Amino acid sequence: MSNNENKFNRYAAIFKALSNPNRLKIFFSLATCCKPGTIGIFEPDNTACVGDIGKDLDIVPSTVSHHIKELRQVGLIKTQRRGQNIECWVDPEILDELKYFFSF
Amino acid sequence: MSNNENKFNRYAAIFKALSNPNRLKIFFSLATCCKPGTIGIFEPDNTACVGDIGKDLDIVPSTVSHHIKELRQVGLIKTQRRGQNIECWVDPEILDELKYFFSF
DNA sequence: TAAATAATTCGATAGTTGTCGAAATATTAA
DNA sequence: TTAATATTTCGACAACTATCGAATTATTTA
Repeated sequence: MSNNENKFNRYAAIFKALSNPNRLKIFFSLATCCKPGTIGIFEPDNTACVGDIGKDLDIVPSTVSHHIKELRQVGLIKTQRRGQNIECWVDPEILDELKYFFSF
Repeated sequence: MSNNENKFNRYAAIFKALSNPNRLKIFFSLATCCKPGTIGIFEPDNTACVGDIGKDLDIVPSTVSHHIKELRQVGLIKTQRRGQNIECWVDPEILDELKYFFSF
């Protein structure tokens, strides 16, 4: 597979991750609740947990978890466990890449 | 439906249109073969016809037509008939919108 | 250790998508 | 008008997706 082929497949996968309204909302929430690159703040204790995200969107935790996984697999967000919660944040580098992608 | 709901659905639809590698290639070809907003040049006679796009991608004309339609329906490209061919070009306004979308 | 809380994995299912080939439509050329 | 070329529409089908609920795993608290 050529480099270009790789590039198109990679970006197509990124856009697929953003092609579901609920997933796009999750991404947007994480990106706007705080400066990209820092951990999402949904709660006073400084964590964005799966349960809270689901409450906003009216979908069950297992579905939220699925969406988080898809966003993570294409590199749009990063996650790390902190106790019982999974902290999520947006990778600032990929935001730059995406802006650049649309700069013809 | 709230304004925000509309916004997420609209952008999700745009990203869905870009989530297929072949469709992304079509969009990219049109956006880079010439200045966005002007008609795509694939041939000396100044037209980007469905058949030529398909030849590059190894998919049949009916499939190319389907992809063009999806790109048009979400506003990523514009089309107009010129004789037997359908001319395609990228809407420059939506490129700005997309760049802005990723500017947090 | 046992109970509680948070998240993930698994299995199922209805709905959607990408692709093709055949048929139909639109336009131009003979 | 007939033939040729370009595109679209239609019908079909295999593959994929979003979502749920149940079961499982990880972590903290009592």
